[in-house]
Amino acid sequence: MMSEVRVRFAPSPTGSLHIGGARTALFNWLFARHHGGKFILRVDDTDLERSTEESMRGILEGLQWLGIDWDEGPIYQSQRLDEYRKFANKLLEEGKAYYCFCTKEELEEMRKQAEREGRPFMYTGKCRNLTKEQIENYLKEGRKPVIRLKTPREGKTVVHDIIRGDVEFDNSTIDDFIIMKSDGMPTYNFATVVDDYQMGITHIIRAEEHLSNTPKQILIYEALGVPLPQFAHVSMVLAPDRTKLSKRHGATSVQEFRDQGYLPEAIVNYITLLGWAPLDGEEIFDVRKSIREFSLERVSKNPAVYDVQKLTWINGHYIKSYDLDKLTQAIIPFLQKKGLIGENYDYEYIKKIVSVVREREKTLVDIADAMTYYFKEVESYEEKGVQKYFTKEGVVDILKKAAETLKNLEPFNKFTAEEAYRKLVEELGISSSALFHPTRLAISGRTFGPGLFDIMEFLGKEKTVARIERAIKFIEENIKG
RNA sequence: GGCCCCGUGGUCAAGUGGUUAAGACACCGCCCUUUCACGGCGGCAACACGGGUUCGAAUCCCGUCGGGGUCACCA
Repeated sequence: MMSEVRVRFAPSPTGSLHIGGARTALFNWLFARHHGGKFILRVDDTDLERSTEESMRGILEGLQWLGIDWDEGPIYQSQRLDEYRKFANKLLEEGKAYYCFCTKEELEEMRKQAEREGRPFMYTGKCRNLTKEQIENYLKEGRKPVIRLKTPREGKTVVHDIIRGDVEFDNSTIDDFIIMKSDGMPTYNFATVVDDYQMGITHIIRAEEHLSNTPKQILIYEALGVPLPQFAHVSMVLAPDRTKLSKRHGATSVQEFRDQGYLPEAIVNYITLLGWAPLDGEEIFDVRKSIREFSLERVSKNPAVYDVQKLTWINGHYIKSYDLDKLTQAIIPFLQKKGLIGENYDYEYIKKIVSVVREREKTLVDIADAMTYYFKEVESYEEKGVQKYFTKEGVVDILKKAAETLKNLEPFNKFTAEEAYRKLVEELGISSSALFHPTRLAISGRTFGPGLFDIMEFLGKEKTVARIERAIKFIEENIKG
């Protein structure tokens, strides 16, 4: 019989939520949901120097935006200092940990010494056997000690990892590491263990970079005499240059992707695929399927290099199938940012345009960009198109006829416009391309986009005709001959 | 450098001793179309290398090489 699954995501608020972190959160969440367990959010903010309020807000926002909700928390480590002290004191009393008064300078000296001898630095255990008097004296001097764990010098510590199998570490490579800093704060390893224990965490699912910390944590569990959780170390998400994600890799945070017009469902879909795949090999699937099928055993061991192109492709799928109102609402801020609309706007009009533009775009930014000419006059014509269509013999005459035809069209909509255009092509004895392409360039400034008659209908007769006439003028003035 | 993890096409990724080694993105070609995108069809392209074990290895073992992670009073 297995007790309730309890997992946690424990970011430290020192930066943004990048896609690697988001994936770790997601895998924890999927695991919890799959097993009907609890997903708990904890904030590892014991690093006073680097933790910021802003970073924390960003991370919580990012999770919410992705739809990763938590059942308990957020729990802040900085508010649980008494607990860590309590456990540290217990260890002290039991002789499993000890005060260390070595200064940073002394430590630095040991480090240098180690370097000179060409061996890795390990704390020598200098303060391991201080007498009561010595400790009293140091304390009286006002020296602020750290607390170190007495670790075994021999034997092995093995991590039973669900994803990686058994991983062994020689205890001789683990020194008496610090569990409480001199400022009274716990170190990461210690706080993590105390919290995970008290929160009843059953499975620790986290990034592989923590694997080498795990033996230390196991030693703490053992010293505390509390049961071990299960471990699962997920491989890292790497940047395209195969190194750890950082700012220099361009967009890596969830917020940046949001600002670039990616949908949360698409991001979730994509990062699920980074290290995991459903049984049927499908690429596009919703989170309900992931929950249904998710298992740690199927998480792959090798690091995943993320690929924006595939994310973009997936995003395109979601954009095409998204609820139209939801999509329209999502696009409005992007239109506003581009200055195409203000506080007041014609929602229905925007929605109509979105419904056709979304077919061919892959991000919200692309959609907003593709909507430009519905809100602004055409300011320039795509150079490639000008060369191809505006320099053609007879193009001015064709456009003149087109303008005339359209001007007299009543009623004016995409059906009547198309009918009129088809007829005109026949009358003129030209190919439809000879009429359609220059028209498109004239009314949109571009060589690509939605169906020509959709554009016309959205623009309305006035604008359509005016733009064609303007293009005629442009050709006469700039091309000539 | 020590320790640890990983190694299937450019990328993600099926595959767990016997397969013509899936699929997807990207790329190339063709079709559809007023354009672009979508879609359809086709193509390019991989088991890092070397030894074993085995009738038989992408799959198991060892070594080499390569990549990554970690070695703090950061998390």
